[in-house]
Amino acid sequence: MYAKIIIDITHEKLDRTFEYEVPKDMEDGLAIGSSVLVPFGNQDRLRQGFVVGFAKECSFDPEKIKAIHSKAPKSVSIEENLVSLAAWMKEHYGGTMIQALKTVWPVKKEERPKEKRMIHRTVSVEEGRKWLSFFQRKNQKARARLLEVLLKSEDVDYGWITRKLGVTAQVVRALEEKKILTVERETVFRNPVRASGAGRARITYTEEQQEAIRIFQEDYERARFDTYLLYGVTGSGKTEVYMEMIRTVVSVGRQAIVLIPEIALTYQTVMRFVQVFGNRVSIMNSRLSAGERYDQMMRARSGEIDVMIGPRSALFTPFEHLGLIVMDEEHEATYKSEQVPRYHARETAIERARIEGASVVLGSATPSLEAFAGCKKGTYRLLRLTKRAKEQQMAQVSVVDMRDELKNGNRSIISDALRGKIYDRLEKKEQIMLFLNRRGFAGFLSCRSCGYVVKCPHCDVSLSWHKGGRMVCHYCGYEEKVISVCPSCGSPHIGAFKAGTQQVEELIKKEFPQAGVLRMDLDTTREKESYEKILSAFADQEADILVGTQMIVKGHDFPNVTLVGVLAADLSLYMSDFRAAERTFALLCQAAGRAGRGSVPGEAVIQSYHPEHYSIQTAARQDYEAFFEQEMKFRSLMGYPPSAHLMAILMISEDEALLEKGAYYLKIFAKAVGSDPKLELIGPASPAVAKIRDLYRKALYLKHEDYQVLIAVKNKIEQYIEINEGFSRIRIQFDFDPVQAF
DNA sequence: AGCACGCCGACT
DNA sequence: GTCGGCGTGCTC
Repeated sequence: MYAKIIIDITHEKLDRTFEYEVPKDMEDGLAIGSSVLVPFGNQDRLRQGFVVGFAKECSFDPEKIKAIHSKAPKSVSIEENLVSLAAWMKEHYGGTMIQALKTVWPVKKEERPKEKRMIHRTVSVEEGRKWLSFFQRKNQKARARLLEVLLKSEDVDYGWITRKLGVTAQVVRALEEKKILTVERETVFRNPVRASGAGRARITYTEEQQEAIRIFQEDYERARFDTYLLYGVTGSGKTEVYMEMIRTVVSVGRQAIVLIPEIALTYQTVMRFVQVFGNRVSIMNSRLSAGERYDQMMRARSGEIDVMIGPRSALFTPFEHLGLIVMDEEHEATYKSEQVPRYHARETAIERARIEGASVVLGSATPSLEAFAGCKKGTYRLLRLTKRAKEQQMAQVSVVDMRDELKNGNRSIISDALRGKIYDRLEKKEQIMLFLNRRGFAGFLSCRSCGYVVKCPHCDVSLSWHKGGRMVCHYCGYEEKVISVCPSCGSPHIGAFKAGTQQVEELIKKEFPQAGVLRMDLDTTREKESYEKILSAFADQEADILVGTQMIVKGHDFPNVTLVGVLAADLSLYMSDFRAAERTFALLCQAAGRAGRGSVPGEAVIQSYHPEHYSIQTAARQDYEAFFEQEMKFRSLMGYPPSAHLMAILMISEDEALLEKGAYYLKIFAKAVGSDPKLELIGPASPAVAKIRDLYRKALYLKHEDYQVLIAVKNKIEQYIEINEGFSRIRIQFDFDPVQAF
């Protein structure tokens, strides 16, 4: 018996399996995913590796085949299904197999189990009393104190004794030696969720919720495991629908994973699940310790929990009978990994579900183009929630043309209309959120008079302003000189657009001295838990106005907020990224969705220099489908995802000249292997950040409607750079259908 | 990655 | 003469 093993060294040249003989006595103990120690190299140095396959015969010179040394101590083997998923990820997103394996199995080693120690009284009450008076006589206060407690109850928590009773370990040991007590150790799983008992408040579902649940349940009963898009407006009660679906799955002995953007993983969110599923819920996030994380994996594997809630990485929870993956806010950019393999949790969830025979539910108020296009194509099933659950009205949205403000002599960042409404709400003691869209701050050039934005003539994304008076396209590398006069209207008011939350805060404080103002952005939330603190202060109405970046528009209901102001809607619209319009639309809808979550109807004001842009117009009407139609036209015209697929090749090197040469040759090579006339090559271009920590970066883009064609090119390039010595000092990463522009 | 092999310059 | 520089190749 031979095993195919991946050695734990991340290097392209070692990114293949090596064959080892399985010793007879190990045959039963090994499985796909097992972690083993194998002799490797001339020195037979022991290296860790993962078993990814078995074979009766070997395909390598039998003389040279070595035997597996042992199972790796303190290691945990990967579920076989996750090994298959890793192989799929390697193929679809590039990188080495070991990188993919480590992604699906982030547990590094076995962690020391946590022990719960209990002190157990072994003597009778009478005998205990004798000892007690003995200790009191001898003035041994600590011993007496401990024994007194033990006489009241036979078992006492060790931690409580040492912490609360002020009894040291020595005292406990002394009594243990006198055979008055024993210390009992029990290993327990660390549990990050402080669960209170399960119980279900009677929920009445809206007709739409019932319908969505019914469709899911009927399919599930017929063992039809599909991918669904739950497209529900803000406040339409998606979470209740998820829970009902999860209940369906759990009731037949299967488990569910709930993916949420990390920022939304709050105490409140978890509690909603705990109220329904009690202590069979756990969470996963980056703030957990290694031990806590390890224990959650083990609890999932041992069947102790049914529901795992967490960000992207929770997708790899090793459930034995995974039945459902829920992906809330599926449009969020955080679902795309920025590390190799640069996987998208949506596609990967669908693949894992396919392997395990499970269903996937994607949920969003502003679905990604990918998800909605999938519904149109018929690959996903669309479930709609068009009404708010508590019958609140959607916010009234108005758009203010900031070019008119300039004409009327208002050079402030706040329009007259918004100012008036702020005064009104302050008077009524209602709360206000001011949202400054700061994404894509890199700086595009726009005209304050007519709204004209300088764009790349080839890529239809805005050009980024670079120091040194040049404007550059981050996709194709096109450059032109900075202009000082607007080519559209001749106005000299053209310049790089910038504004910060801090300036806005100061301005607001000056204009509305009577108002309490809170600011929330990267600067004010750097501290631990400051995020929660600011939000709860605002929820407790300690301030009238909350100024912040996109982080204030995600989640969290503030019933008293009746006005939301979007100060500069355009900021994200013209970042050099083909997803800019989509992101703007989603942000504006979310911002508008923050207003009027209580009994009073809400209002939103969107300030823009480009109010006629379809993403602003459709967001103001909260008309997703109109937006989708428009945006899809743009995507298919330009060959951007989801209409076609885009493969970015990121090249990184410390040697700029070498990088340039490498990029040039790689483009020629890509052109040659992808002789397909439909394959489009763009670049090489310098990314927005062309140099990070002394490493230069260049990017090449390939477009094709067939993902498989791009994968084939990727595989050829991987082979090419492995053979070609010139690329030994250039790191190459692939990014399929990128979410964040480089 | 990490180590051995191997082929050229400056040293005890 | 030898010691050691790191370019090249291999690892089941």
